[in-house]
Amino acid sequence: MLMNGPDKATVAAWIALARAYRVAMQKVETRLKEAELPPLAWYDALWELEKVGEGGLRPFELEHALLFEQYNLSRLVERLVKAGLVERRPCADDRRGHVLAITADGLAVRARIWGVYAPAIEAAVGARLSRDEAVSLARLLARIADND
Amino acid sequence: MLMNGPDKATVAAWIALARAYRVAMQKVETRLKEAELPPLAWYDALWELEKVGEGGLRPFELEHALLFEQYNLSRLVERLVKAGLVERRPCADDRRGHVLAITADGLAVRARIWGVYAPAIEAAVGARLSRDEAVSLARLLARIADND
DNA sequence: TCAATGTTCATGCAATTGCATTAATTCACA
DNA sequence: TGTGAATTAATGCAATTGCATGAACATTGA
Repeated sequence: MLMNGPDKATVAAWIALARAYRVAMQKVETRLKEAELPPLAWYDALWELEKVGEGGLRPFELEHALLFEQYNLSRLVERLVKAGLVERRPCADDRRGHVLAITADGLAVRARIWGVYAPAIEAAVGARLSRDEAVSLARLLARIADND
Repeated sequence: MLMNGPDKATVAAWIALARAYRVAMQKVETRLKEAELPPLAWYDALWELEKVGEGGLRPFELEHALLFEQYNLSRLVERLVKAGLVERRPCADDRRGHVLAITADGLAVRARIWGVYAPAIEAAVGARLSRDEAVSLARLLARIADND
């Protein structure tokens, strides 16, 4: 099967994607570190669990939501549980797994992180694009992230 | 100093950026691994050195070009040198540092990686966007990566 | 000149990630 | 039903990354 190479615009978009991600992510992570807050992965997991509420999520559901490798998710959860931000409940339907739910401490930490995260996003992205541009960027990026 | 939070479009763009990066990067890295090729960072370093030619680059220049942390670059170079893809030359002007140059083996490996990398970029990005969309995406992303 | 400061690069150690494998179930279906 | 395949989650070990620091040299300016 013959694979054609990408044209210049495609390569430029690829490179720009990698650079923009690194630059923006680094700015945001730096701010979190300055505030002595946990890394973004913690936020993402806590937020997913907060959104889903009392019912909680199975580890594999969180894994898919966050696009994490299985072993990374397993260890992230381990840390969150040890920190008291997430609790593991036995799972009635499937005794292999468990259900993860955010704790009161987890809710508090999630909110505290957002206090730093939100202005960091505004500085890294919001301040650089008009509202229409942000919408348009999100739409184009979604095409790349969509599974066909 | 009061920091206003981002609007919905900005947050959506931020989330889309992270997801698109992960999805696309994971596809590409997976292809490289399947072909038993080194990780992308090796390619990036080799390509920078190939572009600059015989003159080579100082480690700190490569660091800035690749947006790498200093210690990560130091260790990447260590691996590339050990693999015989890059050579360290003493630096006349500044005896603290050295000059890095790509070797013949390095050129060959860079080209071999491109053989897999190029179609992977096409699949992850090119096939999902029109030419105009790719141009437009690159332009928007550049605004995020620009240092002001 | 030479002391203080800055730059360039490496490295020890801890934390995280990647890879391969394992254990414990559940599921599909002969 | 019972057996082989698939799913869910954890973990040992190696590789990589992050952080703090150090060593070597360069630069500045009194």
